[in-house]
Amino acid sequence: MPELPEVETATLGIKPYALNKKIKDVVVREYKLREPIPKEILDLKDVKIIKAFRRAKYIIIQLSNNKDLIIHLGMSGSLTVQKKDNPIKKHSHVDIILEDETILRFNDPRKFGMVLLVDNYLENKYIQKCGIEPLTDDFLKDYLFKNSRNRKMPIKTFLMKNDIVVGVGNIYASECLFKAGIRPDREAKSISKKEFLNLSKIIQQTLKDSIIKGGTTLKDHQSGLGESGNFQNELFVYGQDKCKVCNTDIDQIKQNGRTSFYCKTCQK
DNA sequence: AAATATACCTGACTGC
DNA sequence: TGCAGTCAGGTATATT
Repeated sequence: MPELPEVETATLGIKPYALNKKIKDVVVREYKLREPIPKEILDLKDVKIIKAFRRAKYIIIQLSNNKDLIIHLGMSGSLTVQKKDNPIKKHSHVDIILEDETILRFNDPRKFGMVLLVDNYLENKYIQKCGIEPLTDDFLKDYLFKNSRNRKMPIKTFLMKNDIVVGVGNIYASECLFKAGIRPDREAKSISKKEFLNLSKIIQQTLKDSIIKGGTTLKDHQSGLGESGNFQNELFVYGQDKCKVCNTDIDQIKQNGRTSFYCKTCQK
């Protein structure tokens, strides 16, 4: 479930197990992901993990040899902490085995994810085209408003453009537009400054809330009990039949190849 | 330049 | 039980 909050919790989840540990071995079972895994990843023996953080939906792991691992979970990927003898499931493509035998395991059935090893993540082409982080103070200003003038694109498509703002996926785009009372098919340029300021606040708050709920996922990951978070219980429109506020039937439309959910009563 | 279609890949689910 | 079709939390690239 790699939404921004899941990527964030996955990152926070591996940190206590990974930081300041040396890599003992790396096992790659499948190289063919969105981009091939570079074979240099096999040469990380005795390299120490210095830092781990999130940028957009990318997990950045900085290493003592001055290289950075860039991991993207795609649609179906996960990065979890595993104990030494935990059985290898299908699609566990990469194991990073640490000095104490803890394993950072990358699993991705659909293979839309990525594991890259680069000199500097900031110079990576994917990172460079990333827009603003929605959890920053700057995002709460008039950023969306400014960048949406003259845009005829539907607001929901606009919110999902990673070169504008990162981390807002298909679920959060629908959910936040519902909370903001804005229909997903409105032209971006039709949204007022006031509406955008409110929408930005809602996006930030919703992502933060979900990260907190993802904390439960974190614990589950560590204890091996499961992988799903709690945020699905908080969804207002995504995958819903009836509006939780007014009980109107939820409408579904396709935008840019993705399903959008909205309530025609609550959203204008 | 902006909007849309397509491609990547596997698995779960639906309806016949 | 099986088969075909559809859909899925992402995003780069090609096409209009």
